[in-house]
Amino acid sequence: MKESINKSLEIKKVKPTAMRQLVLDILSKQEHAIGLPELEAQFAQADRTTLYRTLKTFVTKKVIHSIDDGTGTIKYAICKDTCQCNPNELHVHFYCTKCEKTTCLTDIAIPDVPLPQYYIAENINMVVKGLCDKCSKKN
Amino acid sequence: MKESINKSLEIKKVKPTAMRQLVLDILSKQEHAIGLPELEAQFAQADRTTLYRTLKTFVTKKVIHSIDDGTGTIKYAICKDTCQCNPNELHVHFYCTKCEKTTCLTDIAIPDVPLPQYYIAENINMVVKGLCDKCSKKN
DNA sequence: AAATACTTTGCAACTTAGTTGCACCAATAA
DNA sequence: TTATTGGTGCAACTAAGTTGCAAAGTATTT
Ligand SMILES: [Mn+2]
Ligand SMILES: [Mn+2]
Ligand SMILES: [Zn+2]
Ligand SMILES: [Zn+2]
Repeated sequence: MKESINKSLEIKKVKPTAMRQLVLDILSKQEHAIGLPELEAQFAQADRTTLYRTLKTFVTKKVIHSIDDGTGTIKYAICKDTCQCNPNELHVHFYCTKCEKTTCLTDIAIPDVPLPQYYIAENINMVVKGLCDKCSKKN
Repeated sequence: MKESINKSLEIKKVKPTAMRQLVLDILSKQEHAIGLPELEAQFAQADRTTLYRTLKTFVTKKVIHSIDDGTGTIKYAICKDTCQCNPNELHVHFYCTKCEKTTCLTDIAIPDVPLPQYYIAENINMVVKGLCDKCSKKN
């Protein structure tokens, strides 16, 4: 709803323009992560650039996080209000090769990996590919 | 050297054409994973399509593995002769945001993640972004 | 050896996602 | 009100990847 969307934007210090409210509203209703092309498709008429820049702003301000699922199109999904996208609070993502949906496994934290000496981690992307629960049952 | 390259191709059952030998030779000399555009640049004159299809064949036949490092260009690196690219034998990759190189951390296995019920893992991509050993020291 | 089938290669054309420059508009501060 | 700042929309572009198709090369059969 409108209220919680404005609250999210306020928390993350993003000016709540009409466009941004709309985009965030759509994103918040998604069951799966979506990409710019899919987002664009949800509008009867909207400019790709504006949506592109809205997503970019959202990512910078940590309203949403981006997911590189290996399909060639970056996906996006909402962050929790408390999320700061630090390496230690990141979760695993899942890409289903059958239904081609990308899911946030919000409950599964990315495990800590030991890096070789002098390597410094700033961010981690972990995507498991395979069959999602719905698709694995349909066999 | 030529010998080991032909051996690799033989092991993975790929017909050793001149083009494939050349590509594999270049790939085997790389310190970091490279993408199609970079591979193309290493040839004075070569057709992108052929290189593209060579890489595709190599990935299918597990001569090389692909790495989605989040830059928008898929990177490729050689697999061990014994590699079957099963989820349990995959390693972590590292992308340095400073030198922009993608490295195989071959010694660091991707940790096993517990998936929610009915999810089936076929493949995993884990990329850590940050500063590599060389770049972190140069500060 | 010649004919046939199959595979690989090269060219051109195309798709798609992402990105940039620039002008215009809206909100806000001076 | 005017100046400044930030957001939006359009058009044009880049870069990576991908496809169809024909030519060239390789292997197999007759
Ligand atoms: Mn997520
Ligand atoms: Mn690797
Ligand atoms: Zn699925
Ligand atoms: Zn580096």
